[in-house]
Amino acid sequence: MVVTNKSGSRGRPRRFDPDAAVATAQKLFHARGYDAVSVADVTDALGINPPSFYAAFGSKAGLYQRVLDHWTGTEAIPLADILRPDVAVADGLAAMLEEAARRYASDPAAGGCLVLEGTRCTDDGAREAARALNLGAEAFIRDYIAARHPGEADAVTDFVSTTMSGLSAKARSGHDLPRLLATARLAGGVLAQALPG
Amino acid sequence: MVVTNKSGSRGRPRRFDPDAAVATAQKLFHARGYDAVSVADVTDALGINPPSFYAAFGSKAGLYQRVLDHWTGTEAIPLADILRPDVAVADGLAAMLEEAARRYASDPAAGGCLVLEGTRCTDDGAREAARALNLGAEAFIRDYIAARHPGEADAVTDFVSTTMSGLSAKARSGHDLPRLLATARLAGGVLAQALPG
DNA sequence: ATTTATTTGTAACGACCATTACAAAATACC
DNA sequence: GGTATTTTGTAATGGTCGTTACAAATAAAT
Repeated sequence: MVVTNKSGSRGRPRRFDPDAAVATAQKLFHARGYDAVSVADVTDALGINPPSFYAAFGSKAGLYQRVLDHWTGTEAIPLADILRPDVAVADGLAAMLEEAARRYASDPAAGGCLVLEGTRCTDDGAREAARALNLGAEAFIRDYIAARHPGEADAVTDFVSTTMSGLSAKARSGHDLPRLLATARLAGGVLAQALPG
Repeated sequence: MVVTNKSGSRGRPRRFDPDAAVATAQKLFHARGYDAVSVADVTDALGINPPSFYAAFGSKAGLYQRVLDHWTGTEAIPLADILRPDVAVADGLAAMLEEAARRYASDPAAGGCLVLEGTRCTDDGAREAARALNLGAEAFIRDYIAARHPGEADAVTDFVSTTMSGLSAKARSGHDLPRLLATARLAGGVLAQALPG
């Protein structure tokens, strides 16, 4: 039994695993960006034909939405684990920046953050989906800062999110782990200065 | 005499001014990015037809090259004026970051840096042209730092260029002047610390 | 006035895009 | 076995992309 039907469904069985397809698509989107990946690229990589693709995912943006969902559960930076109440806010944010540097440089074939790069694509639906995810992460960061430094929360959130956007851009343009890490640590120095205590 | 011929040339006179066309194209590219601007968009904006466009500029990438050339002479950040030998390196770099924030937010319709955003397009030729321009600017910054802080030149150049990439991305995603300026000033704060003296 | 050179407008080119019509194939249910 | 249901492969859809062939139009040079 190599291929299994979706339980309780009649008809011809599908010859590919949608979850594996999402993982494959995630690699493509991460490596080349949403705009530069065509539906033909995806169907070729999966060894399927367009009708199978559209039956499973509805549209290219629909697949991207599922990629984003899968990504939050697997490769997203675990903010809740890093921004802990038992470490100084500046230390937590610095750790987050360093973790971002590590992840953005981890796959030389990819480069940068899937979500941050997705916020720059030309498709309205895909862009807003990535944007929403990013806004949620920024809100989490802002709340974390505001709990102990309410007066600095907005400005410091802007600073760290700007730095992460820059790190993602530089990762995509070829900066390797040591360079990204050094940049993240310099940025981290701002935080100890802006958030005393 | 409304339209003048290029001096010394025979034939039908062209009905548009190439320099004005470059300025119009610059606005389009800056506002929407290279990929999102089609040749049809440009010819429509100029009121000309494709053959006139290709006779004047050769290709879409050729027009972009001329836009970049025009940009360096007009709207590019005047690094040589800001990174002066008579101010502390940290102060010069901080002023550069603030100037970047101002320029990236100056045109709400546009957003971000024409060159930095150009380094992210999907056309190979256009991307490499923007990249080359950006690499030149980074080399200038690196030389400026290295003259007085050779040991920190590479890392600090990476930091400021990463910050500028982040500022450009955030400008494009809606951050206004006060937010960008506050971020630039936070980033500038680390320079005095990293470059003592 | 004829020739030569250049730009014009019209109308296409082939390539690629995301997406789908349609009928044959393959399974589960009765 | 017959039927309902779902996915398959083939082949297209209309649209947009950057780019160009071609001939009429318009100017300068002879």
